[in-house]
Amino acid sequence: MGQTRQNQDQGRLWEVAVAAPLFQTLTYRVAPELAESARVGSPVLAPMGRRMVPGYLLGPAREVPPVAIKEIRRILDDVPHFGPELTPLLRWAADYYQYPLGEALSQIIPGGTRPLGTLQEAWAAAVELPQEGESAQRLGPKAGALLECLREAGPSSVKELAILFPRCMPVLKRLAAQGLVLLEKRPVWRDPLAGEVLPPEEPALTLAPDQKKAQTALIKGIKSGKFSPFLLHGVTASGKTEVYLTAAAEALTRGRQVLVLLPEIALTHPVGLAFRRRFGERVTVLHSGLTPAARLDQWRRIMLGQVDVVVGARSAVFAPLPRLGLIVVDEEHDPSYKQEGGFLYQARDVALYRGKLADAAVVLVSATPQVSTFYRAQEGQYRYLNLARRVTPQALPEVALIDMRPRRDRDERIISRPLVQALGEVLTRGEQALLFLNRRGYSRVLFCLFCGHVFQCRSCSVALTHHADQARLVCHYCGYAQETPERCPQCTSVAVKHYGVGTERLEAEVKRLLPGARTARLDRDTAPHGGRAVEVFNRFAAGDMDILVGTQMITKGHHFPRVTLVGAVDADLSLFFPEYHAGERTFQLLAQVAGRAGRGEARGRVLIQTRHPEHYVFQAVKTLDYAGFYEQEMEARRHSGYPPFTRLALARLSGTSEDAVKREAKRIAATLQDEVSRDKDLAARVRILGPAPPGLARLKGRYRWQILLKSYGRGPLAQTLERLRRLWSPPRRPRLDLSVDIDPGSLF
DNA sequence: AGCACGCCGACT
DNA sequence: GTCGGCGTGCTC
Repeated sequence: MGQTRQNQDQGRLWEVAVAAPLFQTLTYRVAPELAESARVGSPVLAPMGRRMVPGYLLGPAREVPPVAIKEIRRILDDVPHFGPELTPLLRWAADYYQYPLGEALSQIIPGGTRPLGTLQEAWAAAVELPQEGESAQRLGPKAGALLECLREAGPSSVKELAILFPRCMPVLKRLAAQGLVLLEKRPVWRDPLAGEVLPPEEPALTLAPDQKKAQTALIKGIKSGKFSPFLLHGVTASGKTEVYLTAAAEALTRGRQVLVLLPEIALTHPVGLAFRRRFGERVTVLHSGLTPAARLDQWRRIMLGQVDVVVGARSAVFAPLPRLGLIVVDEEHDPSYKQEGGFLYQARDVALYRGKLADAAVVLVSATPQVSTFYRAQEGQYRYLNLARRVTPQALPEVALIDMRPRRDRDERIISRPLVQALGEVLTRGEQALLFLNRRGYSRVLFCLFCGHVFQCRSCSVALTHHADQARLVCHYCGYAQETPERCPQCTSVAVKHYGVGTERLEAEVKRLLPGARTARLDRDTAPHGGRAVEVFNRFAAGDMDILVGTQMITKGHHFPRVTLVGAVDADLSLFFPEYHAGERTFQLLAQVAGRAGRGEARGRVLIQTRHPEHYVFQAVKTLDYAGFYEQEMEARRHSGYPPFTRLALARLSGTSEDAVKREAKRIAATLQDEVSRDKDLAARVRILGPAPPGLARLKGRYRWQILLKSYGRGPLAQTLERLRRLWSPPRRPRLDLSVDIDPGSLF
């Protein structure tokens, strides 16, 4: 009897990842009546303890646990949310980043476990009777024109028709009643690329020799049908996009699919359009800036096999494409590939592992590769492809450093004389300039000259930034804002002073010094969402303004042929940020922004203001010398024992009680140290640093302490973390949270 | 995370 | 005697 029961269960026992902080999967029986619709990736509602939790079916149960197995009685969507080809990747990612799989899934998949899409319906109209002439004269002018338009354009959505014919619905209804027009509700895919004018685009006829060489190598990699990782290292404007577009064409003709990752939502749009123009409707974009409805629709289209190319941001690395042949990670050095908060994955690294599982080619693309990436390419882990020449008419821009150290014969203005002069020349020549400053707001710190009081955020340990246009003090970490007070709250003096410059003040300064200049500013304040940034970029490209002031948003990948001058206003800002990779970050930012200059007919000029012109980072930027920068940076990394020579993990404790956080952090660090020193192998390879409060010792009202784990090799690190997980039993009162960040992007 | 269980102090 | 504090442990 028991035997029979087990046999009956065989096909119905499933391994399930539930949305709970469990580092294991659970086994359930799927109710017999649901057997038909139960598939890998189906979202389900599972009984767990005394409640119901959402989860995903992963596959047939691997083992039968020695407990009473409960039954799943509800499958939440008839379309699975991922296929069996994705589960190994999902399991690997949850394991590698030490995050419960079910929770990771609910963060990765749009809408969590909710059905992917009750498809929206919308009215569409089509001409019912194609014959002309008869009947037509009895219609009003509007109805006639409408009919004519429909005849030409074919079936159209009423929403689109309303652009040309406002309030056309009553007319359409009348025409429908006369039998001239077919009016019906149709399901619509909410398409993020809809409504764009798309002149078809042909591949570039001739590629430069470098491009050709890279293209050949990529195509060979795709043809091999094996995992082939590449680093495509190309100076700015060397035509990297064209190279991966042609590689994509190769993958598609072989029946394989393509995933293109970009660091920024604003960049997915132009690249998505480029792919749509070349490859048509089977291209979509996927990122968190889409409306939830559009995201769900596109995810569903991918699941239904209607999409072969996905262009997306970080989270798109998990897009459920079943036959991947090519993954492109453009601007691979960009820190935004690391997810912040929750499931802390690094999309570039997930992409590499995904390529390995899918036997796909993976192309990491950058003008300024991450030091670790370049190192791996040197070691032979990735095939190295170099595009050394620009495809635009001009050579690389000329870079000059402006020494801003105070001296009697130098001014101490925000914008130095040479930069003002250069800006003036650009204006008279009718060209354009970019001014880069990596801090938004008006000033950096507001403080009282009298008593020294600094205006700080009440819940984060950072100074508030003054935003003059809103007359408010804003915390850039938690968003807290207050009115800018006229008097010091501590001593009531009116001697409140600004220190440091932000983009807002920089723009005001440009306007003051160059009254005729048409300026715009681009940062998270003026463009809180990707869409606004695209708008500003379009206006700038169209020549609506002369000088664009902005944060790192203006450094990324855009093509402005009329920009001949780039100014970096306070380049020291990021160089002396307390992070081991501050030098790398500074080199990347400056090299990237410098690359915006001189992409047209005239050669570009880059002026960098610094108080440390002799620093190796600036010296390397001056000649745009990646190799030189790399050598020196590697020397520093080797010396201090940071990646790529070691692997890092960060254990972060947070809570509302500073004392409790500190105490627990000390306890954990000590126990961990004890564990490690007991194991000879571990002791030789793993260092436990801290605990210490990070640079941001308080964030959103929570105190933070952290322990840094440095390890020679991945294995020992994983072992140490495994021990941490076992020995960590969270004290519940007061409540503390522990998060483990593998390969952290920031130690701050 | 939730939601049980279980073991000690002031109330009808 | 019991209602309810919160420490501990498990969830197929």
